[in-house]
Amino acid sequence: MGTTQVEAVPEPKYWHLRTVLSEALDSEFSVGEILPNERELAARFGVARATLRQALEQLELEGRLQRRRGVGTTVAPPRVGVSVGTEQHLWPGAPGDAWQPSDCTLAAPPAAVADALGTGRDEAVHTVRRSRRTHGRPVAAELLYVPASSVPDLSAIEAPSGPARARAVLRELQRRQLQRQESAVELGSAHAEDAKVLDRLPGSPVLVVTTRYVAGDRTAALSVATYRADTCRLTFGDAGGVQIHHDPPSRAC
Amino acid sequence: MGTTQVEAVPEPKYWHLRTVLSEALDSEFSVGEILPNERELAARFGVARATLRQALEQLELEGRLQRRRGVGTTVAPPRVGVSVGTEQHLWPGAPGDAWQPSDCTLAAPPAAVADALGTGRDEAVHTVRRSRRTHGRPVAAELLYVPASSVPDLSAIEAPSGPARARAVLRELQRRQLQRQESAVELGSAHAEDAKVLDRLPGSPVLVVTTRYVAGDRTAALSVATYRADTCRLTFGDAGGVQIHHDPPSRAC
DNA sequence: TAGTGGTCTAGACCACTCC
DNA sequence: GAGTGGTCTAGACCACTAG
Repeated sequence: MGTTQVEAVPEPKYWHLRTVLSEALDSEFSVGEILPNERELAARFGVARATLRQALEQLELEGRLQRRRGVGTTVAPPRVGVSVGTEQHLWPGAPGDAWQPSDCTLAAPPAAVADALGTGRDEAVHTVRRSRRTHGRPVAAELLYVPASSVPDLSAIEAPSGPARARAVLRELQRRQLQRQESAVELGSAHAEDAKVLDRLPGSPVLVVTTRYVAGDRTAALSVATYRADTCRLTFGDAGGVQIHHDPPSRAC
Repeated sequence: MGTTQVEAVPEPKYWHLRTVLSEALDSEFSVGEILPNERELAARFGVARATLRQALEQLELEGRLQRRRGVGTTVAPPRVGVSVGTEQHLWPGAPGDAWQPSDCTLAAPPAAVADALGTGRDEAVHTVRRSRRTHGRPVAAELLYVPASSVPDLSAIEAPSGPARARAVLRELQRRQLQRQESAVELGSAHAEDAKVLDRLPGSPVLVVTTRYVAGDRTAALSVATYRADTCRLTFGDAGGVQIHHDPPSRAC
């Protein structure tokens, strides 16, 4: 027939919409600007609100938009690079690290953590809570598990819990020789507690960084840190500068 | 009044459902097993299919489930750890690296890449496509940008494009001294091409790893690799062993 | 109190896989 | 062709923010 190739695999509407909106964001909006509300946008593009929302979700996932209930949808600033692994390995809590200890308890950790630490499943470990902010915004929440054997000289008299205790545990950690550290990054979703600290809704995507600190050939500490996936770019080996990743040219539709 | 605390902040249904399903996966299903279909599950839990799907989406994001159109929903195996950054820095294509070159072209890169490379926006660079598989499954697709100046001795006569050309570019790269490399990890969504290679739908979540290879104080190559976020755990400093991250105990509801 | 995004419903049809 | 997950609709109501 005379018709030219007709879009063999039709793009879903929400995907097309994502592309259109993405281009509009590049050319017609500036950071911080408020978009029209969802009902308005849906009407303007002639789609159901649910479909529009699917497109917005994608863009939020990619860090292009920020949505806040009761407020509106705004254009997000570029992701901030947060340094996660540096060349020289340091204990958590070393001078100059970016974390703020907020609490410390002594309790049996989740089974998976106990296994990774090589402690018994009912053995109590110090659990330090810390959080991290950048440009005044919360970017990460951490649980740091430190077996009692890693901080043998920790005074039992000092504050039994709370921030002071957390600092004491971190202080004691510095006295040991750090052999090496290993990290892993994976995608997760924020649980209620993390979500609260990160100022997001539960279920929002986070990058989970698990770090094993090795000393004396044993796992001396284990950190599980969750970073907001929408606003963060995790840098290893200090790559603060690299700033790629806006879509390469996509086919028209 | 006499009523006990009534769930001050009611959990969304889909979130509750996620928790229930997650626990069921732990206790009643084994890897690879097929779940009942969505209509069935929705009916069983007394919710609309869309709500159930929201819960499944979460679990898929967390790497617990795998859904395939026309087939069904299966219990996913644990994420595979893929080594991304090692202690000793090596050029891409060094002996033993996990990537399979598939193509190479010479063209002007996206503007953002040109800027990061410090080349002119219209200057052509070698663009090597590579892919990476683990246990027979595709896990990542990469675009590697190599400015002509980084491979000065590259013979113009050899295959002008295709896998042979890609290997030639990588081979030439090895001759230079690698100073250091810097990586960044962020969340993205798969474009059509990547989605195809990764055997996923467009828009599915990916971990984008941007690596800058520095030689002679200049960016000698730039790699943009997209990993399937559902099946991969990226390891730095070789942390193959760490395997945490199943939800900590969550509050009942 | 008005306006926003977040949740949820009950349907419909489509694209894909496998028999 | 039967059965699966993927897309889409047109509504409703809720939770939150801010004037």
